[in-house]
Amino acid sequence: MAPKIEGGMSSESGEESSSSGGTSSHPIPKTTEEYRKRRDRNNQAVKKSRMKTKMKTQQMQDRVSQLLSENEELEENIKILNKELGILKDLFLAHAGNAHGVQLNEAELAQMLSEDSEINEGVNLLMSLAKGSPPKANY
Amino acid sequence: MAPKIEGGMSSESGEESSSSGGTSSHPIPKTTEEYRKRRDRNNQAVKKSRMKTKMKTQQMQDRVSQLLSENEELEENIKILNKELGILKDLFLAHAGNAHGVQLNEAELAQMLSEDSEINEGVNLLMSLAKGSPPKANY
DNA sequence: TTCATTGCGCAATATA
DNA sequence: TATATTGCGCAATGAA
Repeated sequence: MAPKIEGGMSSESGEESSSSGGTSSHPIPKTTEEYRKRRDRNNQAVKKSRMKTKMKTQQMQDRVSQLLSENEELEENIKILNKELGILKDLFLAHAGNAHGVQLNEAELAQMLSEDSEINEGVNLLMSLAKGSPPKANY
Repeated sequence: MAPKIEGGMSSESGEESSSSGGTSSHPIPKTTEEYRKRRDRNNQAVKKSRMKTKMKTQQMQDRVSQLLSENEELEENIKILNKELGILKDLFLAHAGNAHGVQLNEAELAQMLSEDSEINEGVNLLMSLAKGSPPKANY
């Protein structure tokens, strides 16, 4: 974009740039077929460009909808996973927690995971479970 | 939008609708201050409307970014939860699976969940775990 | 009628 | 130089 000098000036009779001979040089006549050709081609380009913009906007709209669905689904899955974890916890406590000694030391767990660090959160959770602590943060 | 009769016709000298008295009735003069007032107000409205559109587009763009982040985070959490489940499974199998009899009948599990049906997926998973079946679908 | 939207063309200018 | 974008005004039309 640019500051420009005067918007479309649309109708009005006045000046036309020059008229034909192109006295100055730039303004380009305005009655020439060359002028019309240029204009027509530009109008075409404008139309095309705007079409493109519209398409993009539409697609973006669709993308938003799509992402919203995906999000919902993911949250749904998380809910289920959390429930599963809760159940396992109960089973865990009811089974080993009371009956016999729960031989779960951190070393034992530490071995089970020789991978990345994020999983440590899982370990912590497990430790709490084994000790009968409260649920703890569940994503 | 509408079919219209002739685009902006912009410059050109020709007709102006009428001229002043408004011989016909509709076309409205074009040199009147009334005309200009109307035009100016419309131009203002147009500018405003386009601004609005632009804002919306921008916000939509932001929304997409936001949703993408959220999605990533959710997938991340799911990954963690799945790992936790995996660990619990191992603990489960190593602890009760071999040592003594695994007294986990479906009735027992069924009681632990008197809630919605989605959780049944969790139950199924648990049953497979208790029986030492393969991991099964993990969201 | 007033304001809001929208298709369209013009011209300036950004890109290529 | 040719096409692509963009700001802007006009007029038709939609909405209030």
